[in-house]
Amino acid sequence: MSADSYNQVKHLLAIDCAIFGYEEGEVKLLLFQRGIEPAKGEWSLPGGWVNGSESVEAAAQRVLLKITGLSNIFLEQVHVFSDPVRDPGGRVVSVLFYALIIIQNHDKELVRNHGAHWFPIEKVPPLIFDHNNMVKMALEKLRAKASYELIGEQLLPEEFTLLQLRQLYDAIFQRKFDPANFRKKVLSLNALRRLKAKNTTESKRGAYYYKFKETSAKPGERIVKL
Amino acid sequence: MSADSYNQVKHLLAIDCAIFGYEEGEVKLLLFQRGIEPAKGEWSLPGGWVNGSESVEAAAQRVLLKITGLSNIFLEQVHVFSDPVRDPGGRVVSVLFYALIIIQNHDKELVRNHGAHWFPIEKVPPLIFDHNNMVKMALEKLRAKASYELIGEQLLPEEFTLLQLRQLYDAIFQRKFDPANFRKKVLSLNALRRLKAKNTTESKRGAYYYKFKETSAKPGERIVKL
DNA sequence: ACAAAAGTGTTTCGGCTACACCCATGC
DNA sequence: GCATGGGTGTAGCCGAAACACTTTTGT
Repeated sequence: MSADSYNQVKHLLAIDCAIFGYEEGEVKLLLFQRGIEPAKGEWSLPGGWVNGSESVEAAAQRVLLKITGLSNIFLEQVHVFSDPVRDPGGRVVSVLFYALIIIQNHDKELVRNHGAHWFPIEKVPPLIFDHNNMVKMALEKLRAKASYELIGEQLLPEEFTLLQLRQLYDAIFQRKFDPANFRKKVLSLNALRRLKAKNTTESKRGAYYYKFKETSAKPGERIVKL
Repeated sequence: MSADSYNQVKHLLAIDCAIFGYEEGEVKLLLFQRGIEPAKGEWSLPGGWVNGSESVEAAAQRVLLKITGLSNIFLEQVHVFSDPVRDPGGRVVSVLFYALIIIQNHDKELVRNHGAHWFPIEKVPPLIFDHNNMVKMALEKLRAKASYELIGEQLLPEEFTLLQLRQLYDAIFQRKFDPANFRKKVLSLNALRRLKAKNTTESKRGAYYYKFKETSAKPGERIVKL
């Protein structure tokens, strides 16, 4: 920052959220039917304006709470979109976030009332403006994160089996991981605690439940080569 | 984006640039003495306001041109800083970029006239506001990039020896790379073209000059484990 | 009995690391 | 002749990948 003064052109500032959830073996994205002109009624990422006295992160959390009923959601910045003509309705600079939610925990009623819908990431419809590009970048970011550290704490129920975790990774990367190798790799990270209980609904023999250790800080640990 | 209309609170929007150069075996950062209140005269990252009809990237390029005399500089977004009280002078949202320049090419006179100075990255002084944190994040981004692909095209002279490239990496990661292994790894990437000419100023025997191939698109190729 | 997932073990392969070693040349 | 960087070769280690194999239990 450096200029003559603080008396400068001001900008409309928005945030958009790529909200990912995991359900039925698929990574899903929450999309909205846009409520305002232009492009009213078309599919878009949920978003909102940034208020005068909140950070972009706070704005994103506010929007997330309004839509999903959940607070304290995991989110990370992805990119700023600022092409002067990206929005036909006017000059709007938008900060894109991706968010991870445990789909089972969210308020489905609320989502429905907002006219929103969960789409599997392989079946994202055409979106307004540059939102398809946003989804692409958000997915890349998600994959990059998942390849550097074990994710799932923000996507799976608190207790889960290694099968479920592996299928999550299968869904994120759209490939099949070797069950034996995935197990060994994941356990070697020492990030999970095995529970006493077993899940017998998904296999005859039964698989132990695991949960994430309440980990203060784990170093970057590579899971997958991209 | 979704709300009642486009009649919303507007924001001061700025960009800040962490400009990296490489000289005398050191990665250096270009810092400014801030020209406006508050904190006038203190060290800061160069930056500027975003105009009404330009993208944040265009604003960054404009600032870079003004300061270094160079256009078409390599830059990438790092992060958005939007804490409402990050700038005591008012509510300013800032998009941080890092930029790489070939320090030998830039207009030293211009830099001097702006009261700017190159600091080795290990000797960055206390900066205004959240700028020290910005430098930290920009450096992390630079290292992440350098570990995924071979950089140097934007930091070294057009023709360079493998010694110079290795010393650049030494400087970026603040460690010593094994000369033999570095050479083999770099050459295996197939991104450099060996020239006829040799450099005999830095070694007795003389080392071949290399230059980057005019590569359309190289896939992400890991150089260094972080 | 068989299918299907759980869980363990083994072999192979490739890349990274750490060196040893020769080359060329200015001092 | 010796120090310095240039450049090549190689042995060892480690992790990823591929896959064989045993266990358990519902059907």
